[in-house]
Amino acid sequence: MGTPQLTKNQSLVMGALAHSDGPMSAYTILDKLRDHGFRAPLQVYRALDKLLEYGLVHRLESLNAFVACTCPHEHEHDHGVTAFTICEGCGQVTEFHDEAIEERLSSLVRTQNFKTEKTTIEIRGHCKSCA
Amino acid sequence: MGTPQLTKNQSLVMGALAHSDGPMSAYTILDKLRDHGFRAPLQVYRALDKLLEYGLVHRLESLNAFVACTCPHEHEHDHGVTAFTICEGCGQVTEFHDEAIEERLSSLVRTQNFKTEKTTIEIRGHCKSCA
DNA sequence: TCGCACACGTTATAGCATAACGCAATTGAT
DNA sequence: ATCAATTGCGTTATGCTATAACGTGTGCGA
Repeated sequence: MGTPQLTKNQSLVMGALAHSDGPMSAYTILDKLRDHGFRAPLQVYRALDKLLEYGLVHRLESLNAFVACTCPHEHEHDHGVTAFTICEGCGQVTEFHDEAIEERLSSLVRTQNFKTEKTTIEIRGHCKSCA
Repeated sequence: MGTPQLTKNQSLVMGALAHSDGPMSAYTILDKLRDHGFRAPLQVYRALDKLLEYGLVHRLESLNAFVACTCPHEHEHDHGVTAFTICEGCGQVTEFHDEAIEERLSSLVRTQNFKTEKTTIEIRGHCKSCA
């Protein structure tokens, strides 16, 4: 259940995200990859779906955009919750993980008898430089 | 700095959300309000902007949808972080607040010298009945 | 070699959100 | 009272985000 070999399209999308400074929308990725033969949104979305499934990419719900995962070693075992700070000034996104939050959330949710499938934590604000 | 009197459009949108079982998209709200004279998305979005500002409504980023706030007394003093469980089965959304998470997040973010403006916590999964 | 799973390509369409214009009503300072 | 600023409103048009539905090709195990 490791990460399979990426297809050509998946590699291209992954590369675009990995070399980007910040998050990119699917359509921005599409534009970057037109020279490589991309012509339609679905080519991007299909690749993104797989990359998300493999844990190589995260979706930022509050931006409708995508970032490469910055925790390259964790792709094997699906680890817990991923959280992000997102700077409204420079667009910088920082990924972080915290066991305490994870446990607290899991405990709160358990009291509802709720079964978690995916947790989104996104903090919008301004980074040190943009304050 | 309390909540001002709502305008007609704001009241209509608020009413639609308050009487709804679950979250609604802006376009769904629009359809519900056509009989009351609504004709264009902007009428809904403008009302929603104000309702969000007043804290009467929350936006669910992972659904592109909106819900009425279920903590009617807290609208005065802008309180901390709001979190949601969202059932993929029945669509039920439950709002909750937790100081521990709030403090933990605030502490983590402080180590980045990041200034928080808005925090999104959304937990997708299945509720007790839909498990 | 048949059937299945999967990636791919294309066209069309659906769903979410805002830009830009102008008008009307309200408020508040001069 | 009047002018300016603000706010809400309505309309048209447009842009951004995401998926449906169709067909093609390829690899691989039964």
